[in-house]
Amino acid sequence: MRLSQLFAPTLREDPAEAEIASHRLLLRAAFIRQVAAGVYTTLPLGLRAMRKVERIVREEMDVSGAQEIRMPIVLPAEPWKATGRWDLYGELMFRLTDRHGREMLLGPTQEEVATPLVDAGLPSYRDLPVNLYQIEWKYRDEFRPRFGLLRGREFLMKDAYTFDRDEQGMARSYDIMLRAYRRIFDRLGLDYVVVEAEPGQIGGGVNHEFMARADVGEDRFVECENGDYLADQKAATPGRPEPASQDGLAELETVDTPGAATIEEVSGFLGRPSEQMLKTMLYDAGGRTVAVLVPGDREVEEAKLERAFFPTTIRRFEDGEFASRGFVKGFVGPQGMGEDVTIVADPSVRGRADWVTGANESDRHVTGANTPRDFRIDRFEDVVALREGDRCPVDGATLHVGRAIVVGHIYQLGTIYSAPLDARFVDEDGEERHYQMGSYGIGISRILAAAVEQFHDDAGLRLPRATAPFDVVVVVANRDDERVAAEAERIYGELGELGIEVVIDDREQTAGVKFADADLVGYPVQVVVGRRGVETGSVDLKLRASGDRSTAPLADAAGAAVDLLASAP
RNA sequence: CGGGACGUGGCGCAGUUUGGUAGCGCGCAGCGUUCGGGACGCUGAGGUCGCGGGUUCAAAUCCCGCCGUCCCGACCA
Repeated sequence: MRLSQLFAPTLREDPAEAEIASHRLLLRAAFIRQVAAGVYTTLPLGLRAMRKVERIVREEMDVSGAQEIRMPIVLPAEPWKATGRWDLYGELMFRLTDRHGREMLLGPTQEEVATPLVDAGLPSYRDLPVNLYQIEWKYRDEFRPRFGLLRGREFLMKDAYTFDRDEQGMARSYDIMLRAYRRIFDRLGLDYVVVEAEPGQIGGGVNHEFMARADVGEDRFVECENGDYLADQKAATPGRPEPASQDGLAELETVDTPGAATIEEVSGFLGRPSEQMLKTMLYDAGGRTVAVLVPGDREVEEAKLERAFFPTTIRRFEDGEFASRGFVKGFVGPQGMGEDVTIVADPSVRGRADWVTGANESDRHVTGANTPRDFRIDRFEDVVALREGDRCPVDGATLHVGRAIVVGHIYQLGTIYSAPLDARFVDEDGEERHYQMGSYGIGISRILAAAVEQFHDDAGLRLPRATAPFDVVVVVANRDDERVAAEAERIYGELGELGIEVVIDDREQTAGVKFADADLVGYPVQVVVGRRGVETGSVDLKLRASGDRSTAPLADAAGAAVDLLASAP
């Protein structure tokens, strides 16, 4: 490819709309251009990089027994209504109406397409398992698209769906995909972690997220300093304290705390640390009141609470609901709560006695509150939000919270789609059963952004070979010198014949512009052919990843470039 | 959706407070000089100042409405 021909309008200055590195550099290096919020055109360089990611994903899927198909983007509403996701997705779903007034949508993922497909095609257990995948654009009308390719409303995803006759089969298929994913992210050269995660809107049970470490990541994960525990922050369980001694418990006493409605205010007023307070949070679970108890210095992780009450939806009390349901906001305590309230406590509540908590009347709190003497607990559930410095549940060491970009998410779905869609096969015993399904996503376009977040510097992109759009650039440093141009063309031709993905910068630009662009786009290897070198019989080489420069004989420039490329990450 | 900021040639910005002939840098075109880290000179093209309405002798500037984009919060690959 000749840069004089390539549509690659690089930008000298940072675009005003881009803040983070991947967004900024993908725009500047002419990989993408914005069309609307969260919607981008992919330019030749960007498309080549994305194809590189696709290729790795495709290869690993294929060797894992997955078969590539292609499903439509414009979809009928009916299956989505059957699974409940027509409503569940809400405004996140792009909806449209066809000329006949039929409701349709742009696919945000395709369980509702793949499941009927297999149902109609594979009636017997003898045909299972089956694993189908596609690489196709997905549409989600995000509340707030941002960060360029990291959260677009249109994004390229590899999605796979497995169908098994039983749970063991599902787990086997899942494991095969899990290992394929590890190989994919290894080959991409990403610094990533695999964590157990919350299932989110897809639903289901066992699931893992693949997270690329990045400071700009919107997701957080927890890892033990000793490396023996990893989890999504929303799913992570901190180590638990020993149960508190039940000897010498204090008496329950009511104290005046005028105007002190928050943990902080009460703590200050009474001179007691916030961890001695028992925080009582009120929620509505399908009409029933749920009181959630956590130590005063902890926050409730509502994702955990939702999981504990799934499929009932959980909602925090609105201000007006306290009074109408007989509670005093700011002074709620679990003492004397009736059977109409479900009292859930985090296990950490076991670790302490003599709590300070609300007295259920305005401007008063109680001290010395203990269970079961003064209040009951109906259920213990892990509901606290994990935070930096918590104890590891495995070895008690310190946990750290890291930020990351979710680039892959896999789920064991069971029958949560096959049942409502009534997708069945005939099992060995002649009975019809619902498929045990799995679903497996990888954000292809997001991977490109995540890779840029991990591989860039002040000068531009520094993608590894696995994802760089080309391997080598041959820079013609003196454009008006015929010998230089001829030698550069020769080297360019030789590299091409060696199967190297090579570009020649034959543009009518000064050397400085070409060097800057070469660094910006981030070709792993730069070969610079200039007048001085041609006269002395040498070329200059630069390894983009390290910045290391070297020289090689002019006659063997191509071979030297190949050798250098082999050392490139 | 709530909170904040912005919208002026292709890109980055000034001008708006205090209304009065639309400017700078980069890029682009032509000519010349340059030619290994974003060259220089001369000449030139290019703008309904986001859109609509209003106030005014006069609006990029003041007022109202709308649209778009970005940043901070609840969802996800």
